Amino acid sequence: MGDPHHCTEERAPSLDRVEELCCALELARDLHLTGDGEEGIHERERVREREREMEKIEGSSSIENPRPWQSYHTVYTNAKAGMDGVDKEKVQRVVYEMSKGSKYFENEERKEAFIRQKIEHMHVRCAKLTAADLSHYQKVADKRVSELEVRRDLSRIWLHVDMDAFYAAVETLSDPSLKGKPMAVGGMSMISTANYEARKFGVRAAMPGFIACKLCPELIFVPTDFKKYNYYSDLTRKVFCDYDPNFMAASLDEAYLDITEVCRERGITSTEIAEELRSRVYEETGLTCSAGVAANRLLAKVCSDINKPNGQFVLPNERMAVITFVSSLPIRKIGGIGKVTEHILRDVFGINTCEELLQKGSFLCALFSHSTAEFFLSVGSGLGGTETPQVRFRKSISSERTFSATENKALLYQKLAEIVEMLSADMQKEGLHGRTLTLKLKTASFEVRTRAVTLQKYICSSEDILKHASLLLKAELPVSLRLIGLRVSQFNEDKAGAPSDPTQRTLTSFIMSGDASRKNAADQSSLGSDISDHHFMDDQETSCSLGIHETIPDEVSDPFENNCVPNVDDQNRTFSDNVGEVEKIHQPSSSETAGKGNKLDMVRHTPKSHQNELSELVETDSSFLLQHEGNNHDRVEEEANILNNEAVSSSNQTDQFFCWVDNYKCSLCGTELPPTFVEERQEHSDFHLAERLQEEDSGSNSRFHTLRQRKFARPVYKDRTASASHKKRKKLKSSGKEGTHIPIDTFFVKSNQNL
DNA sequence: GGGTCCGTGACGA
DNA sequence: TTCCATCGTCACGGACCC
Ligand SMILES: Cc1cn([C@H]2C[C@H](O)[C@@H](COP(=O)(O)OP(=O)(O)OP(=O)(O)O)O2)c(=O)[nH]c1=O
Ligand SMILES: [Mg+2]
Repeated sequence: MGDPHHCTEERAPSLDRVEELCCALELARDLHLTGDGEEGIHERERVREREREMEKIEGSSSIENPRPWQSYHTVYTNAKAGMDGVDKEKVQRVVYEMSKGSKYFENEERKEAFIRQKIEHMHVRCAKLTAADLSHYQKVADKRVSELEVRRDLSRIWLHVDMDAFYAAVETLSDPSLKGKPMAVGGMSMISTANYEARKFGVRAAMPGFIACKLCPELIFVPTDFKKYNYYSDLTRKVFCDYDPNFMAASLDEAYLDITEVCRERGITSTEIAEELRSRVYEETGLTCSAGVAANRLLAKVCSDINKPNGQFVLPNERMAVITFVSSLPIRKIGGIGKVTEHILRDVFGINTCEELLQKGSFLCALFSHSTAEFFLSVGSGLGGTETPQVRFRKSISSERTFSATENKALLYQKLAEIVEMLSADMQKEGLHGRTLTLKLKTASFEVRTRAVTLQKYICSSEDILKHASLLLKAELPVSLRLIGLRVSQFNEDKAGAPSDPTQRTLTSFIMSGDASRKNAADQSSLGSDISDHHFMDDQETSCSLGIHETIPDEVSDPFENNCVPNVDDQNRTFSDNVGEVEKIHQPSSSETAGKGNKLDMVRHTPKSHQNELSELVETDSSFLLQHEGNNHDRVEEEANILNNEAVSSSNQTDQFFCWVDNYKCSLCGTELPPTFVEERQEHSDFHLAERLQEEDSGSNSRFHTLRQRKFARPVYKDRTASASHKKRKKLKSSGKEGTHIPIDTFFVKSNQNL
């Protein structure tokens, strides 16, 4: 890929209000909304009621809920082309039944709970708005909308093309016998897409294969073959070039074309262009596609989905047509508004359609950041990117693999080495060199973590990558993983560093795509909502440490002793001498036994920077550290000490020196944790206890902060800080404060520029 | 106050 | 029996540095 045409396009998924949150209440509400708007307060009450309902359900595990599957939110309930006649209730039930109880499911529940908490916070925020506030924000919203209006550009004609069931269609071309039979591309663990026959059963992209099997026993699975998809993708792009040499490729099967010029030059309508283009694509490839035409990319994308299988839809470049079109459009159809954003907008503001985005403009301006609110308002106004996009190149390259969860270090290092090989090979192909390496891990419980290091020099060889990747992994080690991934970014092209790259890539990409020119755009796209903030989390960390306790002795010695890990240090790291060959050694040796040689000392303290690796473990290994303090030279001693304290304290009891105000808020720091978060609360209280002991102890120095940071973050939803770059970033904004009030505006990030 | 780096989450194909 | 992928982008907040 370095496709010059490539871009971040505008997304417009599909939707449907089906994915209801919960039961009857939701249905009733929908019916209402369909009719009209509904008022804020009532709406909120209603939502609250539902929330309570849900908590009850969760708490008592479906006994009281006759339809537990309805509260399991998946992405499969979204309306998608070819899924009209599907019995969604049944699909949802099957998905739920197949998922229930799994690690994956549990993780989803944690995420859901977190989102619900966020929603609750927003409700509170909303409720606190005074009439004066609302009046003020209404003015703000009105002003912004009118400013957006001024910038409306109806002079361009954009066409979005999207191949139908792309991978599946390509596979059918290679094996015609598949025609007419339900088929999916992918495997038992995950399906990339399914043909329309399979969709009738509810089988669709991003659905695990084993669930698809349940829905459609006769489903045929075909493995993915990117070579084929790339080949056909190139064929379609050649056609696109004839209509817009600067078209933007959004993915292998999607592209945006500015057909303003073609229409004018040839004196024909966009409808005719779309028809011609589609039949030409069919002639050249034997594949069908759908097209959408509108005044901007955002709407064009929505339009291409309307008559999806092998059809097209043209939205006139007239303001009223646009306004009308958008008014009844479900927000989920807009690219950038996904499951979570839809959930939030609906539950907090009662927003289901784009029109309502404008109606609730004052609330949106009051609660979201400027850019996010701007995005929502522009969507409500039917605006989107129209400018000619600039060329963009890839910013990162990565490789990741899932395997059956294991905590066997030798195995993990082996997996890592495999990933390294794949990644460096890919980089080689494109002549890429990067200086930031990010390790991605997914624990057995589906928690995702990333650990990055930025080097001073650009790397690309498998040796260099493995060297640094191993260090990153080593620091995380005692952990059971189901996935390891590596990403390299911060390429050195543009300049200086290594001349070869940039050029090469560019050329390559140009060649590949068949044409050259500018392209892309930064369009709209996303709103990455962000719900970050703090949160509660599962913490498997905690449990981990505890559980591991016993095991630890053995385990531990291993990692450090074994030198499986190349100790290298990145520039800063002390020396590495030994390392170089590490990788080689690595594979074989890694076997747990290997050990020997070891070198704990090698890694010793690093001067400064990256101690990365180390710090993190602290929490997890506390017990370990306690017992083996002597050994770990690796880690920063201070941390070890801290841990000691920490460990001790937590083990002690948790005397109640604080309480949960309203059975919800921590009396000490204000963090809000619903009573249902038993473990999180335990963690939280342990944290305060440790904090207190430490204070008594003596100094709250930086170390203390460290403790606070990680301990705190942990309990909450994902530990972000935890690792906070291990460097000594100490300061941390105590999470205490964070917990106190969530900056809702940060909830969403904004997006794009399509405004 | 600006630039960087890191970690996380949302979103999409 | 099996039991939820892979690759990529963007946006932030926090930490750190100057
Ligand atoms: C949605 C999705 C798509 N893909 C791949 C497979 C798809 O064929 C390809 C294009 O995605 P889509 O255009 O979303 O889907 P599709 O082309 O298969 O079906 P249709 O457009 O008719 O609704 O991207 C994934 O690998 N994972 C995913 O989660
Ligand atoms: Mg498609």
